[in-house]
Amino acid sequence: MVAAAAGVSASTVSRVYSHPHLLRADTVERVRKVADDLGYVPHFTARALITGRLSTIGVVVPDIANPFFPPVIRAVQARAGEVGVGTLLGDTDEDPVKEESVLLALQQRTDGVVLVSSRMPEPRIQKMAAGHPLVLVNRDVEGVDRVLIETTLGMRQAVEHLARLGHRRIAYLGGPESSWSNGERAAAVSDCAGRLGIEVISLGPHRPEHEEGRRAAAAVLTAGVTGVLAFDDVLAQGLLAGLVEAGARVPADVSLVGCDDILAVRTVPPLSTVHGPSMEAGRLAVELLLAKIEGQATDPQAVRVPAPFLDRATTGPAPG
Amino acid sequence: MVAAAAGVSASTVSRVYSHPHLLRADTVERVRKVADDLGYVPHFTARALITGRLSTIGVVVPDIANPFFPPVIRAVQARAGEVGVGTLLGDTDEDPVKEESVLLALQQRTDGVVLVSSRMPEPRIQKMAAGHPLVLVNRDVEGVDRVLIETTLGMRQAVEHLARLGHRRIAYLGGPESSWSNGERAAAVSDCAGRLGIEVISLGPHRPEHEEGRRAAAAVLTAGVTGVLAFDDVLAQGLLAGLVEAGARVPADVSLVGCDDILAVRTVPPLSTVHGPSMEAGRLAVELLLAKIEGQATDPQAVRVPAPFLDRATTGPAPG
DNA sequence: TTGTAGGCGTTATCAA
DNA sequence: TTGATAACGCCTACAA
Repeated sequence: MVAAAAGVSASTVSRVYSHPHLLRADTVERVRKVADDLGYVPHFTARALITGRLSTIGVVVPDIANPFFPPVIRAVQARAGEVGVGTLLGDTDEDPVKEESVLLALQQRTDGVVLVSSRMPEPRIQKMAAGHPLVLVNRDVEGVDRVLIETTLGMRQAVEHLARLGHRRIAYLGGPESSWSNGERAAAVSDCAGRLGIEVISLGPHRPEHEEGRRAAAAVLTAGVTGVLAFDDVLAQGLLAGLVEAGARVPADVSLVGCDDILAVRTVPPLSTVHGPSMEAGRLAVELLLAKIEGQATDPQAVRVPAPFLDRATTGPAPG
Repeated sequence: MVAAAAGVSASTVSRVYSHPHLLRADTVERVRKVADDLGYVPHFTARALITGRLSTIGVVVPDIANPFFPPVIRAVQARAGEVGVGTLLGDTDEDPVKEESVLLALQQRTDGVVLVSSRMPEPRIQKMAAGHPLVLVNRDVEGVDRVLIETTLGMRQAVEHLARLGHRRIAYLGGPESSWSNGERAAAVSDCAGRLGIEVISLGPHRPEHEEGRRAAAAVLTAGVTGVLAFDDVLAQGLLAGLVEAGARVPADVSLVGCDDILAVRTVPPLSTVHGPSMEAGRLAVELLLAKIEGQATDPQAVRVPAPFLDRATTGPAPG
């Protein structure tokens, strides 16, 4: 044991690692040296047992493979890492039932969790939030801390942009029904178009996957619209491929807008989209969560970050 | 306390959750019911302290946002979850120094870690493996358990395919220098081309990012090659975009092969590539790791999984 | 089949 | 500034 080798008590060794300022500098140094020589590091679990702090948070997402999530996971992990907090990962496979069990499992081994794009019904979320610190991202539940990327802003701007370009009949290519973001975006498109006297066809729902978007090309073409707003970039990219295959030109024949800006300029032509600060959202969520864990009990709040429209190359004047 | 409420001792409650078969069935049932009513769940940390098992593993990758990694992370997390093991995530930002500190931090809070595409020098890896169960993915270090995706197989097949199509001068668009996979792939291309009497131009190194690939188009065109094998799909997709921008047709003017098959058919035209079972690799790594944690001390082994060439639409006859 | 006692490695409290 | 002691909540002998 280190204490014996350094000729001090166990409490002193403990203090070297938790409150070194309470000790004489030379004592700290001496114990540190002995400990290093012996390869000693404080036992993580024993410390957690007595302090009641795991120094670990969870982050759960519907699907790690969906390119929207890795940047927010990365931001969460980076911010948590800065303060010595580990990040446990949960993937729910887009399944609300699995989501609940994943959440339950994580609650036991974390001090709190960041729940991104939850697919669970609202009452369940409230229940989970009651027992354990919880911060939502992209899900708006009263009484629960949350960070919301306001893509409705960008969606409205996109509709206005299409209106200026002369489009009179457009489509919204819907995402998952249980997605809060999808509801927000659909409503924004519908409201804004209504005010501008533009007709909106609603397509979907669709899982946010490339193939789904590709297959939706037929429905888009038969709907006779000149512009499409997709739930996200993945669907938009798929639709783009499907459209090109079907012989339609983008944006000459149909204009296309994605959402989330996860493809950057990887598309040909570069995709017009709505850009949300997803990494900042992840960071903010951790901030809220850490404050909550520290017991700084403020009223649950909604932090909103704006996501503006980004015009690249898939929108153009309405044909004809 | 549950024990009191159920009229049994604490050890009996403990046994209900760890060795229920040692108890009478009705005792188990009765205690369980009381526990559930009280919302009791065994304290994770206290259990970990005495058993010495965290029931948590780590998975560390160079960059979560690189689309190659999410599927393997997902597979790791899924397999671990099946046996009640949590997954801590580490992102090293492609930095060997950060990688080491991340690894050190994870060792304290996990029973073992899966290290994917390590960028650390070999001796460091061996040292880390000595102190704590470690399984490598896509890094071949003697004396350390590892799962290797054999893209060399597919790379050779790709070169042979190009040879059959009449290509006599090709390029290899290199990835990160510290990447084992990059070394393997470069060597495979060079060897195979040498045997077939094909000339190989070596380009790079490049970070595996879209923009890098795009910018490499100029070098590819001035090199006067008719075929390119890229380190990975990300670089290949970028190069494809750059080539198209520069007015070159793929595959009419230049044939293109990616690696890893992370883009599936999301590219126009669909990218010919080398398909490796990355999810299976993740699963296998967990299998090895769990066995090691259980103390089933076998000799460190290398598990190799083959990655064959997948011909899609970006390869064609050499021009002229 | 169940209970009793001891201890896992740390930190908080109190005393010196 | 440092040490002694008692927990933290559980699991594992050993005893009954």
